[in-house]
Amino acid sequence: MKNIEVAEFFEAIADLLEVKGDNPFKIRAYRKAAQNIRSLTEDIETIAEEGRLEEIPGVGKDLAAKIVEIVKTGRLKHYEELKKKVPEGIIDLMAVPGIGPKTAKLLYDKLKIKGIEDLEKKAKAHKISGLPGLKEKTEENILRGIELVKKVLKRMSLQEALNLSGEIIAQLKKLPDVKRISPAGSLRRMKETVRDIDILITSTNPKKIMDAFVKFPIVKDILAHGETKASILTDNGVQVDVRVVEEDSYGAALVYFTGSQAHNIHMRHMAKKAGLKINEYGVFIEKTNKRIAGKEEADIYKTLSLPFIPPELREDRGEIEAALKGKLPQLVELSDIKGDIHVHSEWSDGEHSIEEMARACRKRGYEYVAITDHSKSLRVARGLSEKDVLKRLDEIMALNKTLRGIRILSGVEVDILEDGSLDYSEDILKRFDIVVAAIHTGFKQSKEKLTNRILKAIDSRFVNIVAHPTGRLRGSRPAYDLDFDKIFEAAKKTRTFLEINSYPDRLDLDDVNSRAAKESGVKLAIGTDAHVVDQLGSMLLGVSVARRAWLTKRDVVNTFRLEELLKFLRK
DNA sequence: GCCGTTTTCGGCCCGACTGTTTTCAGTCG
Repeated sequence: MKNIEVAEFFEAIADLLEVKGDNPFKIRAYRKAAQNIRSLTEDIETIAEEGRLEEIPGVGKDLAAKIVEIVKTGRLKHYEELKKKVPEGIIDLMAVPGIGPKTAKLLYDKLKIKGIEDLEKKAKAHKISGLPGLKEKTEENILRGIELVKKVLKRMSLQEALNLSGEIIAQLKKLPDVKRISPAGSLRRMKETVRDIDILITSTNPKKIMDAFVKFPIVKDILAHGETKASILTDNGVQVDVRVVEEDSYGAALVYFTGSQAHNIHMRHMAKKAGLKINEYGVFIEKTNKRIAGKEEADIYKTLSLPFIPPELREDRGEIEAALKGKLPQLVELSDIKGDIHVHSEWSDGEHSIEEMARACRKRGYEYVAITDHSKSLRVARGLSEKDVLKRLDEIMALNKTLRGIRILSGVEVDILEDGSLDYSEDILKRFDIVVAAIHTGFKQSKEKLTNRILKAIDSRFVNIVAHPTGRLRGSRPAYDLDFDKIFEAAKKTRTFLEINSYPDRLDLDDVNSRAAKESGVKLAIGTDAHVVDQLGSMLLGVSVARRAWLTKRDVVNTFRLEELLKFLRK
């Protein structure tokens, strides 16, 4: 899979062209192509081999040739030549908020600044004020920007973003002039990580709201403070942008502020072709400037003869084309989920009893819950011996007799050992209602070995689900490389499901791979991997991944009623 | 550099905020 590599080449070229002051539309062409390549569900090497590169939106003759060069040689001559023309380190300067290509170039041309350290030194020595168009204020802003780059501006997990935005929205709602309010941006699109928090408000008194907002106790620093728009930094270094519009513009502003940028550009392009103009205030007839929509999001889409497109799909990954053809999927919803299929108890490394977990699931309205404790080899997680796992089975049977309103499925998260064999014998495995298999050791094996381990597990007639298939852990462990084509094929053939693990730092499979799985005919299962009652709530995150992956209810097996699920679990 | 129910050339989304400016460029989303 060289998709990311190709995208990175094009993004790097875009950066270099920007500093050179090249045609902005050319730069955008590179960025757009890079973005589309990133979200491909197919391997770009395959597409290249089959001569279908120009079918990728934003890729024409020129970029197709460049992709072929990258795939074949791992290098790109055009990039290397360009790099020679742009001094090293100058690109790094653009990481500082407030410094764009123009300023970066100016700093290099006049002061030979390359790199952020150098920039800091020169700013502290007041060498920057006095350059054309730059004075003390800019110098201060640059120093402030450098602090930001050093400490913060890291992306937070979706869960963290949901928590923080919830708090801020609750505070904003208390302001007297706030009418409607909604999260927007990548948070509303439920991206797996979020860089900043965007909030949209309607009010007839925007200035008052902005003035109050920048005085909130969580505000550590004000980045911008205008009449209708303000940006602040919280004490944890998270940027929060708030925008206020009038009631009549709520829908248009929500579309604009939710993005993605690529989705918006695509929409505005369509509007233009239809003689319309879209901005955050509404949809206007270009000639007369008459507003024809704005109040509700659905109205904006309607002016382009489109149905409402759910925020999770707004990435310009084909959702507009699908909407035009009436082929948008009916996305799975949290309320469709009938049970959690990956839950731990105190028998292994969980903190609550089976009964406590089951009762909590019942409270969530589930019909069933699979208790999937760890198997014997995973000592760090107090994996269960054969003897203990059978004792646990007795407890589950007893509970199922007394506990009404929910069915406890006896399950296991069985280790896929380093040679691909499973951590319990078939004699044991056959006693479970549901078997979830997962890799917890030997992450550093080759792509081939890891793929074969998973294939071997899929091949077992007792394995129902492969949990967290790529093993990634946000911030500590990257996803290992797998041959997904082979895995999807085997999973489809054997009716084995792949998990969307909802644990906030996992979200594994991710949206792109989940969508590829669906397109290969594989069904998915969403599990929380909860170790305490509270973590059962992360089901929302898993559903969000599923929605971003275009999954419908039928693509997710734990939307099935108990009877149907049990039928489906027989391989 | 891409793209085409007005086009193979001439377009390419659109506006807020800031800091430096007497009317706007740069940056950001």
